[in-house]
Amino acid sequence: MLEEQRFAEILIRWQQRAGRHDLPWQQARTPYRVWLSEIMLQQTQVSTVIPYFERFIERFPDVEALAAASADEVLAHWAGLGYYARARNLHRCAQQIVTVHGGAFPKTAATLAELPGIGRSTAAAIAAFCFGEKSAILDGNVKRVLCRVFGISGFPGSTVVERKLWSLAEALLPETGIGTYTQGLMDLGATVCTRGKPDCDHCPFTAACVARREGRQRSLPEARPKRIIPERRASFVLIVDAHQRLLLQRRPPSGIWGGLLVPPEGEANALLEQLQLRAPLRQKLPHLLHTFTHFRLELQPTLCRIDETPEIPPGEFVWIALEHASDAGVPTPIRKLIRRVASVLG
DNA sequence: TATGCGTGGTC
DNA sequence: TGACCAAGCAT
Repeated sequence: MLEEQRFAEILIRWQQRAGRHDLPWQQARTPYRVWLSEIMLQQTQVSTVIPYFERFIERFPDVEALAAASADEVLAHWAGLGYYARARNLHRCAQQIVTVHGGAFPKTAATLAELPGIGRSTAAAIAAFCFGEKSAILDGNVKRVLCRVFGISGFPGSTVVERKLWSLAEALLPETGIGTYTQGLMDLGATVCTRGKPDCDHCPFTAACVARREGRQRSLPEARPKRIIPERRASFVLIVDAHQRLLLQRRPPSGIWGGLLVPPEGEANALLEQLQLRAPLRQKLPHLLHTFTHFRLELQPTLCRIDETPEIPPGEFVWIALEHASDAGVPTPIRKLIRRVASVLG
């Protein structure tokens, strides 16, 4: 069994030699940049995050700018990244840091974890990178590395295994070099100890790794128990007026696509009646299938063209020029839908 | 404590 | 090509 202290020594040396040092958020390791990147990287891969991170920093260069922005604009810059509660919590967190903490991030993991959107692992990452605190992270990369190197069985998302992993992660922490160590854990998981084809020949733990020794790289960490994901259908009504404007509706703050703009959901007749609109030209568009983590959704779009330029009371509904609608903070499948409408209307 | 919450990549 | 999953958190 690999000694706990040796683990950190080996990892830190590897990180200095072979880790990543040129990611955008590594350039100036301010708490703001580290925090923003950590939130974006939750359940999201580096290559996806980079362009979003750059645009965010450009538009909201510091926590004050982010706190002062409207929720709409924050969501619009997030649209496409998914898990939109992260964006709402990000905004709330920025406001709390400005109003409660005077614009400076708290300096301990325990205090950071009290802020919205910052859980145990994210708090530890910020505290380690920015303030040198000896605190353990446990994300998907770390779980995979630990499960393999120490040969830990069971689904790592289960309560029992997760508790074991947290205590192991705590026990492995080094006395010095916590930032390099933490980045090393992430980098090893992301670049060497990958899910599909781990590059064991270039792994610093190749001699000590239990999974490697027993040929279990493919079966560790163990997969989530199978779940049947339900299918749902939803109708969306795409109403376009004489000025080529599309009607969008703000989703309620919680639930799927919370807070984002989406064409009204429901049956076309009922909606047109509710809005007191007449749509002589209607056209069912091809269905669009979208798979979420937890269900599959069949979107059934109906295009309704209206001649009037109606007065819709301001509030949850907005008219947006069709050509700009896909940039207005809409989720990805809706963006596809809007593109399709635009091409139908030529 | 188990479940809801997006999207894009990988095989 | 469908199944699975990636720098998790909130409730």
